[in-house]
Formats: sequence, structure tokens, C-alpha cells
Amino acid sequence: MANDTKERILEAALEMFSQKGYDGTNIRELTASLGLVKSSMYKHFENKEEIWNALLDKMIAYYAQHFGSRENLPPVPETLDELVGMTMRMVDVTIHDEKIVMTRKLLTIEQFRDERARELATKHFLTELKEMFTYIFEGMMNKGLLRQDDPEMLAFAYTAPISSLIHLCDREPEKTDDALAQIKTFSGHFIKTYGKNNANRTAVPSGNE
Amino acid sequence: MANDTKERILEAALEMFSQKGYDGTNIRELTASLGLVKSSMYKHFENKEEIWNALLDKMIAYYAQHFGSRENLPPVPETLDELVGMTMRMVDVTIHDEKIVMTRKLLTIEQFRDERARELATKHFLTELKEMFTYIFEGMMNKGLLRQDDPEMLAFAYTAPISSLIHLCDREPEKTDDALAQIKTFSGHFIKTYGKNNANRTAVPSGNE
DNA sequence: TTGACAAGTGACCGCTCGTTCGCTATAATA
DNA sequence: TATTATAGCGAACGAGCGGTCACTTGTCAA
Repeated sequence: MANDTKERILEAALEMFSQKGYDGTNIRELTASLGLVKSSMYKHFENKEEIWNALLDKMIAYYAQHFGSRENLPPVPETLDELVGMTMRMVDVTIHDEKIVMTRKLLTIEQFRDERARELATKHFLTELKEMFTYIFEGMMNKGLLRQDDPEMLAFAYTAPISSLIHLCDREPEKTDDALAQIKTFSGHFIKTYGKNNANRTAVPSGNE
Repeated sequence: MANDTKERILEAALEMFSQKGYDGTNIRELTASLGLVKSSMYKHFENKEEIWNALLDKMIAYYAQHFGSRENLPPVPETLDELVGMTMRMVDVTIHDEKIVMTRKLLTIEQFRDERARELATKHFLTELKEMFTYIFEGMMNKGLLRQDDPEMLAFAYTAPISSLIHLCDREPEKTDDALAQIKTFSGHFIKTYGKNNANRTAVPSGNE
């Protein structure tokens, strides 16, 4: 009950900031969406900017927890088709989880105004996915699923187009279905280009390593 | 002399809007950067929003002129290395032309607030480059430079990673050199993957079609 | 029961915003 | 030369902003 309101203010701030931007958001409207009056906000935050900073702190902590350690990396796919499936599942989450969507929008529109937002934007939009798939592709090459190549280059070539379609979904949600189909097609094209065993992808059912 | 000031206001608006956003920009500061006082602005525009609309009109007209017709498409490269060279030249312009950079930033930060900005953003960040390279790759396949494949898929796979690095340069200009090197490496990797005549790329000096 | 504290309220403050308006200087037009 | 339109100026306006403060209410410990 104590810092529950504080948390709700942060949630409302994420929503409004991601839609109207920091400058376009006013505190009266923000607190009104929680059934409060603007002066109540100052019981929980010193001022508007402190909301912004707390929001960024939370985002940084969240991503340190989810992407910081190598422990919670996804399992390396056993087949090429499994790579497509895993990709689609990850994209589905990232597109439909509202908080993740709002975070992405927020970083997009505030990246030129705030330095920490800028850093986070690069991590999100570029580095993290790439590093993750660098690890995955390394594993898949060791398993003989992908042809030998620079795994980081492949990860970049794989994740950047997918990222661009995720951004498209943020911008024009009505194109989400189309974008998802494109991602699937692209992923399929990717494994046709870089995968081994093109002839019988779902073959070699079990047994050996 | 008459509408010269009007034009200068639009230039200053592009600069300030792209840095601070529409809401973060105030007219006093904008006009002061031109040595004017804020009330003078109203001799040229009805209000702040009309500046924004005029700016978007200009951008739409510019892109209709530069990308609308098929006439001013670049020539299809004659060799694979030429593709890399052409790419680097295009990227160089798009990264160092300040007006283009500011336009991209503006569309990035205002895409969720204004519908026309949203449409333009998709055109810029996704559609236009892809269509251009679809045409180029079609031509290169016909010339036997690229292996037969879906040219649109290849164009997407080629331009999306490059776009993502262009966005990186907008966000963190100090990484420009690094990004340019990455683009060159990526482009080289691309022609190694999809190009024919891998053994002697610069060979077949002349003569045949 | 009392005291202390946290949380919410509403009135208010100063400031900045976008915008208006009457004025002046300039330069082209008649 | 007289007239008129243009462009810039500076003072002023109302509205809305972020922020402050004295006050009330509810909760819980002493």
C-alpha cells in the first residue's frame, strides 16, 4: 500500500511518456489517470524529472537482470526449423508484451534528449539481440547445423532485419500480421542460405548427438 | 527577400525539432536563433503547428521528387565490388548530409505523435531503400552477378542491417567510423554469400555482356 | 488516548508558453 | 511625393505548466 502508488505512477508515466514524450506529458493528466490530483505526485517523487530518472533506473535494472548474465540464454536449437520457431516465439513476446512495446517506443523518441536513453537504445535495438544470436549461431555451427562462418556477422545479418520489422509493428500496429509473416519468411530464407542439410531439414530424427 | 525569412524559419525548425522534438521546442528560442523576436514569426506562419505542417509538406515533396519516379534510380553495378562501392557512397551521403540526418531524427522522434510522420518514417526507414535495391539486385541477377533468388528478400536482407547502422550513427555520431567499417564488412560478406564468381570477383575484365 | 507519520487534497505561486496587437521602419507602387 | 504593403518589434494577454504549502484524513505504535 505504501509504495504501491509510486509504482502506479511509474507505470502511468511509462505509458504517457511512450505516447506523448517527456515534454508532451503533463503531471495533472498523468496523476488524473490514477484518480489522483497532481500535488499528490510530489509525495512520491521530488519532481517530474525524478519520475523520468526512476523509470530509466528500472529499465536499466530490468535489462541487466534479463540480458546481463549468460545464464538465461535460450537453448541452442537442435534443428534449423527449431531456430525459426524459437525466433517467432521471441518476436511474439516482444511485440505483444505492452510494457516491452512501450519501453521500446520511449527509448525511440527520447534517445536524442537523454544520454542514458541513448545508451539503452543501442543496447536494445542492436547489441543485445546480436550477442544473443552470436552465441546461438556459434552453437549451431558446432552442431553442424549452420555452415561455418563468422557467427557475429550472421547474427547481425539475422537480427537487424527482424528488429526493423519489430519497429514497424511499434509504428503501425495494424501491419503486425504482415510483419510477422515477413519475419517467418525471412527466417526461412536465412536457414536456406546458411543452413546445412538443406535437402532433409527435419530428417535425422533422433539418436546421435 | 520576401519569403527568405520563411525559409530560414523552416530550416531552424528542422534543426530544433530534430533535437528537442516539437513539444520541446519553443518559438522564442527558435526565432532568436535567426536574430528575430518571437512575434515576428507570426508574419510568416499562423502558428507553431503550421510550421510543423509546412515542414512535413516539404519533406513529402522532397521525397516524392527524389524517390517517386523510376528515372533517378542508380545504375545497376557491373561487378560485385561495384555494389560495395556504390553502397558506401550512398551511405556516406545519407550519414553526412546534415539535412538528411535531421530529417531522419525528426521522423524518429515524432513518428508516434503525427500520422504523416509515421507514414514517412516507414517509407524512409524500410520501403524506399528496399525497393531501390530490389531493382538493383534484379538487374544484377540478370547480369549473372548474383545467384538467382527472390530479389526483394535479398534487398530486405541487405538494406535492413545497413539501415540499423545508419540509425546508430544518428544516435551516437562518435561511432560513425566504426559503423562505416561494419557496413563495408557486411556488404563484403553479402556479396560473398550471394554473389557468383567468388573466386575471381574482379576478373572477367571486359568484352562480353 | 495520544502522538507521529504517511498519503492525499485544493488553493495558490511564479513562470513560460503560444498568441495578439498596435506601432515603426522600410521599400515598392502610384 | 504620397500611398500602401511588408516585415519586424515590444508590450501585453490568458492559459497551462511544474511546483509549494497548509491542511485533513487514516493508520499504527506507544
